[in-house]
Amino acid sequence: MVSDISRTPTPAGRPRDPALERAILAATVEVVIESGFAAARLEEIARRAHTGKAAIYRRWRSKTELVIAAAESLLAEVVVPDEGSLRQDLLACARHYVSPNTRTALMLATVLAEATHTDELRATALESIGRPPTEALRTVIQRWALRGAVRSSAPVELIVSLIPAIAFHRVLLHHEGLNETIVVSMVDDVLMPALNPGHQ
Amino acid sequence: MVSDISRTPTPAGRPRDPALERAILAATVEVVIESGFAAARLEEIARRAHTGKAAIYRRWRSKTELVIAAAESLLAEVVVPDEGSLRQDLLACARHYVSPNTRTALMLATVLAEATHTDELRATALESIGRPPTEALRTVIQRWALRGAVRSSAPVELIVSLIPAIAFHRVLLHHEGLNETIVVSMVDDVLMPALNPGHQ
Amino acid sequence: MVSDISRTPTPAGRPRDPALERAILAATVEVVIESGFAAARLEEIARRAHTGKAAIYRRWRSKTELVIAAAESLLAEVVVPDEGSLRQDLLACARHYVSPNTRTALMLATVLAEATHTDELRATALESIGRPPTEALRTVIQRWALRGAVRSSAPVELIVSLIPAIAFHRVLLHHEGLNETIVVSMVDDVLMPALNPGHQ
Amino acid sequence: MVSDISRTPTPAGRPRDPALERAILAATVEVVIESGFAAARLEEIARRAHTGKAAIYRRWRSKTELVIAAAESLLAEVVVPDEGSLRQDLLACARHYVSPNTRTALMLATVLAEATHTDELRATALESIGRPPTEALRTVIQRWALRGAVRSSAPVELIVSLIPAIAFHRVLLHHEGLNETIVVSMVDDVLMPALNPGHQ
DNA sequence: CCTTAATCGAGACGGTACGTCAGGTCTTGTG
DNA sequence: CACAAGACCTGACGTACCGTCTCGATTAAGG
Repeated sequence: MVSDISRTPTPAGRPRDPALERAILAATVEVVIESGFAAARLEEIARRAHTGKAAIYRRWRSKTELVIAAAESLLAEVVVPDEGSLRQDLLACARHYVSPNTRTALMLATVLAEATHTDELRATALESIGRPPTEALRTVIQRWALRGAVRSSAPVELIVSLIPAIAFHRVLLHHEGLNETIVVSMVDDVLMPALNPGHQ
Repeated sequence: MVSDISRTPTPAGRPRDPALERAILAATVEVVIESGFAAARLEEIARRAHTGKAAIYRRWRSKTELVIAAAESLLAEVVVPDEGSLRQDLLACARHYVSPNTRTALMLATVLAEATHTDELRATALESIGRPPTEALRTVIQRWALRGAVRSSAPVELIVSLIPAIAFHRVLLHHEGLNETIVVSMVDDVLMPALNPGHQ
Repeated sequence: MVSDISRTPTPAGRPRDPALERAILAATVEVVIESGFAAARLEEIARRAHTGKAAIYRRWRSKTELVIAAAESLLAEVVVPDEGSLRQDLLACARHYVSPNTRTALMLATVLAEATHTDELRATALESIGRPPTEALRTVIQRWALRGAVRSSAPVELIVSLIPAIAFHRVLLHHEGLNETIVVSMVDDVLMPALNPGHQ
Repeated sequence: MVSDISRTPTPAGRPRDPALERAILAATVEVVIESGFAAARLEEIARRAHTGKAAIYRRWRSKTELVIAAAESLLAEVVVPDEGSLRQDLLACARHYVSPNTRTALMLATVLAEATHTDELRATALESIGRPPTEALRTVIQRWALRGAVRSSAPVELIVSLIPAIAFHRVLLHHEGLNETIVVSMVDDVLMPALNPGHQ
């Protein structure tokens, strides 16, 4: 008798098209960035993904969940940098918010705003969108604290939230993501002094 | 003959009920905070204000404009503090964002998020909601810079945006406004070191 | 104090447009005759009535009820004839089924077929569409029975149903309503012999 | 060499399951009678036949054609009776419409109603469902006309359509097929007097 | 025995209509 | 004129179903 290693014995019926999933998410990002959450039309998303509404609702339960999933799909893999100095590591983390084309930040801000009033979705959005890059910052700071580069009384949690806060703030109010100038200024003029005032 | 200098000579017909205006704005704040922008229903707002949709549209041209007006109605008068020290003035400005009950911040965040995709409204919202408290901070810092309490190379614009950024960030992600602890920590651990690293 | 005779004290709000009701019913008749029940589209009906679906659903709870109402609107007032002879009265009754333009009969047949499987609607349709003209025939025959022109053993109920049966049969199978030739033949060759075989 | 006269030389691949065809038709009859044409769901039919939609569409091109095929499958073989008297033959023909359980008549009426608005299908349905039993009646009457039992001026076509007309009428309006009492009354009180008024 | 080709059940697919609902406008009667 | 009520049109929502397509598995027939 052969060893049966199949855990999931192939579900019956035609399998879902994985390319379709990607096409829908890509179309969602496009349309939401163009129009915002409320004005984004599912028919338009479906049209651009060359599919129908049914295929969308087979995968996500509502427009809101679809948009959150689309935002998640934009998130780059977060890596904890280790570049030799606290400053270099902070710069690396902050550059995560320098969106390739502002699109990502705008999308994320839209999602966060929409999710604000649906607790369940807000938790999801927070977990998948908000947490990871914050976690990298926190890890970096704690690592350098052990190495003595951070004063012990520094309010790490508050400092960790400064970068994402500035990023979302700029996107919501000015439709601009962070740029290299701001990143450097944030690190050199705000984060470093806050973490270790002595070494300005 | 009495002197009648009024340029707009009392329009004919029944005058508008001024109490109704306030009732509508109050109902709008309630409903938007409960449900968010998209899920807020004009019928529900009208119902709670004991009026009809027509009375609303006689005053504002769209749901979006109504909501922005409701947000503006929440804003406290911004005063530029002058309390004797840079630190005291910064604390006073930051306390503007300690919402009486978080409601204000949540309302403002909702409006900003909604306005994100309507350029005209975004400008209005930015001007009436975002600018004034920022202006107070900017004024305070510039005043103390003249008095030598701020290093000349400090990135004032960036620092000025830190407080509102943190405030909106907390509201969007955690549904919490600033509190006294955070305000103090922001001023003492972030703003003061950034403005004048030598005197922590 | 004035006498208050108003039973229904004018409902609040804008009253429904009675012309719209007629326009919707007329459009429904048109579309159903062209396309049949299943292929009739509410959007198309709304378009031809220069209105929207909401105005339709405000008046009727479903497509089926709308179509039945449209069929009822086609029914001519049924009058019981009294023309001096049994034969003349039968002819007059039968001519009720000579549809002005076949449209009526086709519409009625469509409705009956659709209503067949919804008991509640079938009862309604039967009552409003099927009963009245049958009742006229029954009245006529009973009146002439009292005058001795009908043999006592004639199966009145069966004979009464022959005319509508033939009418619906022709419409369903041949898309034709009754015509004068058939009406005369039915009366002279079928009904009269069945009612009173002696007098050919 | 064996003589192979089969024009269709056994198609390659797995042959169709003949039992499945019957199961699908039976399920179709069930569901259509329960729900009517419009509300009959192909998924439900497939489920009751323990198969899938594909197996249905491999055999019939549309729901309408399937339902017509199901109706045809209900039709009893029509035989032209020859029982020794006009009356006996008419009774035999009429009894074709005494459905075993009303189901057949209801099914046929549903099909005819549905086919009403699809000319091609109406022709098919008319040919396969409506024609045969009518043909038997026509044959019987013509045979007895030659034997002198039918007056020459009798409107044979009209009389021939009376039985099916009554049958469909009763089914559409009352959900009842013909019964023995009605059959006898139709023959004795309507058909016989119409065909030969002298001999009631 | 193994390839071939069509079947089978299951279910995803694109499309389209359903019936609902909300935004913003218009129309009543009343004050 | 303002006001409350509610009908109006428009258009998106999320659901359901038709008819097609695709999957893995099954089932003869032919080499």
